[in-house]
Amino acid sequence: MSLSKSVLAQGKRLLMEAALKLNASTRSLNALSLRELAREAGLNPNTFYRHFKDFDELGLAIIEEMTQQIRSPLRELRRKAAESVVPADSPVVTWQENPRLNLARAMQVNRETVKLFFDYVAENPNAFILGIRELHGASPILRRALRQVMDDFSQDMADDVRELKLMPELTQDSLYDIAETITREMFQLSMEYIEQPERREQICIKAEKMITSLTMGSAVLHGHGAILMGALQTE
Amino acid sequence: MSLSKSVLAQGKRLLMEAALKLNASTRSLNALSLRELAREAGLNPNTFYRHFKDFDELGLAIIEEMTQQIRSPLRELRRKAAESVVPADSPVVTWQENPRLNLARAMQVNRETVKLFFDYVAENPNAFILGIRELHGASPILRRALRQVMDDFSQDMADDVRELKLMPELTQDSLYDIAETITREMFQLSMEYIEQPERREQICIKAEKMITSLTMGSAVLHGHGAILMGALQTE
DNA sequence: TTCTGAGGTAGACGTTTGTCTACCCCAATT
DNA sequence: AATTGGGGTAGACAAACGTCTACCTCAGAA
Repeated sequence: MSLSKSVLAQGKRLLMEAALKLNASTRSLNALSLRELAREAGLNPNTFYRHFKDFDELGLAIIEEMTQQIRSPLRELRRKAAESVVPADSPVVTWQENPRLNLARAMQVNRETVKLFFDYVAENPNAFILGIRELHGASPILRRALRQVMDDFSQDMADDVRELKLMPELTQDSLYDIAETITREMFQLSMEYIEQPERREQICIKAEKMITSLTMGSAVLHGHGAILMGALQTE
Repeated sequence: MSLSKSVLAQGKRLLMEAALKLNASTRSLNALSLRELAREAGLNPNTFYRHFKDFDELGLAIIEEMTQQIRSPLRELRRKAAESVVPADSPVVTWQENPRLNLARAMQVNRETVKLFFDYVAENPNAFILGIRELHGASPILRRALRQVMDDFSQDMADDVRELKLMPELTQDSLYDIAETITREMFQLSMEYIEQPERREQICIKAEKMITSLTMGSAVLHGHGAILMGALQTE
């Protein structure tokens, strides 16, 4: 919810927080009036100009902060989840050798990452509301910025999956495509997660299933069906 | 692009078209001013009140019209695509009996439906921009309405898949979950389709792959992996 | 010590806004 | 032939708006 207590000028942070709050509760960013924002922040309207040229600049500042806060924690989590099943110092076991172990590991990372992501969403709802809202909003600048953020997330995910060997080998492009779809879906679902607290567990499960189906389907399409079947039928 | 030339009062239609246009090109619905809208429509500001209580009502009217226009054509298309591979009067062949034929038919329907959907998007960009924008917008009323629209689409899709036997048997819930994900993704992708004309073919292909992976993965998870493997390895 | 510039405020301006009341037109009922 | 009411306009109003210039404060560089 609150932005990092960094070296930002106080007024600047107040404005960013006010924007997050108003965006979540009433109007989208580009529908905010400068005076309304200043009122919410408890500042003089003119103070806005001291820090931002226009609302796009404000939006960019918020997006940048939020991105820095969530990006690396997510990566770390994937690593931790992967290690919790197979410690990093244990010998590498390929998918061919032990599909069942690898599948279990992948699904564990899947489950834990989804959980953490949604936890983060629940803790920072306003940030996600803003992100998702402006991803499809009226400002081309913010749209572009948010698409870049999602592309980065996707790239991170693809890199981690490759590095941690969470899937049988795919082409780089296919892997990235899947990561892109998952990222899009997770952001989309985060809106439902925020809005429907009573369905949260269900949404979590749906997300996991979606990811599992998508990745398994892609594996089958790329000729790794036999490995998967092996992993599944022994259960 | 243009709304149906129905029995709507002229002014009402002008206002709806103006809203579509402004929403797509400059500001989101809730950021529109009444006077700005009237100006664009070439009408007196007060005319708005003759037809709508507020902007939500306007939005609902647009959404309703658009939904009626696209919903049944999409269903018809699925049927046509299914028939083009296996005519309706030919004997039913189960997935068990001929997985390869059924898979080919499913992928054909997939390909053609995706294509038609994106064609429709390209012809009515403003409607989709409004829909996607307001699905995540500031108005809870419009958000709810659009989620309902998407749920209906998903239900249609699930019904058609079942009726046309486009997938091996799944539970009703699983089928619906997949349809939901696909619907969400297709709407999401339609924005990219509109904004990046040079990547349209690529987006089409990605969408097809996404759908294929998702459905296949789900089939595998539900114990139909063997059937799929059979269909794939003979190719 | 003086100076400077970043951060914040005050007041005023011309515009634009939402909404009100009143009036108009004309096709369809009665 | 008279009446009604849906669709549209005109003008006016206070309120809210973006933005300008001017002024204040105070920490840190000179």
